[in-house]
Amino acid sequence: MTVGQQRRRGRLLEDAIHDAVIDELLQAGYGRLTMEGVAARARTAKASLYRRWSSIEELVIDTVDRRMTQPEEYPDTGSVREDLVVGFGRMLDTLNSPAGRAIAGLLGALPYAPGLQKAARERIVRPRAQAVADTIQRGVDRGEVRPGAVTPFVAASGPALIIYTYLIQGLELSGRDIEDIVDQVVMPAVQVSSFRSG
Amino acid sequence: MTVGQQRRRGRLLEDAIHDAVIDELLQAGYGRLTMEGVAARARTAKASLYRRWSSIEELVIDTVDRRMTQPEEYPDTGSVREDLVVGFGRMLDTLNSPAGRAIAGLLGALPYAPGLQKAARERIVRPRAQAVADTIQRGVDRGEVRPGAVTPFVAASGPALIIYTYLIQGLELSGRDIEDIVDQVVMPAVQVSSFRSG
DNA sequence: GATTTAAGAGACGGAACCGTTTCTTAAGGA
DNA sequence: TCCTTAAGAAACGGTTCCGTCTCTTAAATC
Repeated sequence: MTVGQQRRRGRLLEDAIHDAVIDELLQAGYGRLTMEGVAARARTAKASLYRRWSSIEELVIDTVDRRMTQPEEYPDTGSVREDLVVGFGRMLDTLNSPAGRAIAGLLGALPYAPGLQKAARERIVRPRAQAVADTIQRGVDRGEVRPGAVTPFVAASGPALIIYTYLIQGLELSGRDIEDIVDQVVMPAVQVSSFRSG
Repeated sequence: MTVGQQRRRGRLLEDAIHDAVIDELLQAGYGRLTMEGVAARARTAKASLYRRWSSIEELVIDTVDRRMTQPEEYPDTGSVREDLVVGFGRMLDTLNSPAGRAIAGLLGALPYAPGLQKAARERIVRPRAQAVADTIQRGVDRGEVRPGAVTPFVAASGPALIIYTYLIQGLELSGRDIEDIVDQVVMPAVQVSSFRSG
C-alpha cells in the first residue's frame, strides 16, 4: 500500500486475495495464473502470498475450498421437473457470477492441473452431481419417476449440457434453455426405462 | 539438426511441427503452449516456425485445420441406436488418441483463447454436432423416433456427456459407457415427446 | 556441378515471472 | 503508550520465453 493507503491484515487480506484469484482466473485462466498477477490484482506483496501459500496451486485449492464449494440448493416441491428447473436455474446463476465463471474455466483446465484435480472434483463437481442425484432419487421414492432413474450419466446430463453449452459451444444460456434441457433431455431420461433394462 | 542429422523441408517439416503441437498441447495445455516448446519438441528452429506462423495462436489454428477437423463417421444402419453407439464409439476412439486428447484440452481452454474460438467451434465442435443431428434426423425421417427429436440440446447430449465425463470428471469411458449414454439419455430424449410440446 | 532456398544452431536484448530478502511502518494487542 | 507482528514496496539473481538476427550448410532445382 502506498503512503496513506490502508494495509489489510488477516481475514480481510485473505478475502481480497481470494477475490483476486477469481478475477485472475477469469482473465488469464488457470494456465496463465501467476503469483505476480494475483498479488498485483489484490494490491498486496508477493511476500504476503508466500507467507500463507507455498505455490499458486495451493492458493487456488484454498480458493476452491473457500469460494467454490457450496453447491446450489435444490427445492423439494414434490415435482422432480420443478426441482430440477429451479436447481439448474441456480446453477446458471452461479455460472453467470464471477466465481462461477472461474469455476467453469478451472474445470476446463483440469487435465493440466494434476494438483488441483482431486480438490476440484471432490469439492466442485461431486457435490453438484450429488445434489442432482438426490433430487431425482426423491422422485423415485415418491414413485414419480422410474426406479433406477439415478445413474451417473442421467444425473450428469443436466450439468454436462450446461457446462458444455457455456464452455465448449461458447453460448450463453437462458432460463428457457434450462427448461429445454430439463424437458428435452433430463425428464425423458428419468422417466423412460432404458433400453437394455427396460 | 546437429551434424549428421537430416534436415526436413516443406511438408515433412510441417507435419513434424503439427505433431509437436499436439504433443505439447497434451502435456502443457493451451495456456502454457510456447513456440519455444513446440520448436524443441519438433527439433527445429524457432525461426522455422516464425517463417510460417506469426504466433502460437496461428500455429494452433493451422493444426486444428490440418489435424482436428475430420468428424467421426456415423453409419446408416437403419437403427438410430446402433448408429449413435458406433458414432459415439468412434468419438471415444478419437478421444483416446493423442489428437483427440489435445482436442479435449483445447476445448476446455476456449474461454481463454479468443483467437481460437471461432476456428475451434466451426471446425471441431459444429461438424461433430451436425453429424449427431443428421443421424437423429435420419431416424425421424424413417419414423423411427419422434418428429422434432432434433434439438440443439438433444443433439449435444451425447457429446456433452462424453466430454464432461472425460474432461470434468476425469474418468475414462468404456464402450459400455457409450451404450449407457445412448440408452439412458440420448434414446429416451429422441423418443419421448418433451413435456411442453407433448 | 552450380545456384538458390530455407533449415537449424546459436546468440541477442528485453520482458515476465519466480522465490526470497531487506527495510519501513501500519495494525493489533497488551 | 509501548511492543510485536506482519503488510507492502522494492530489489535481487536466476530462469524461461519472446521475436529477431546471423551464419553455416543441407536440400532442391536447374
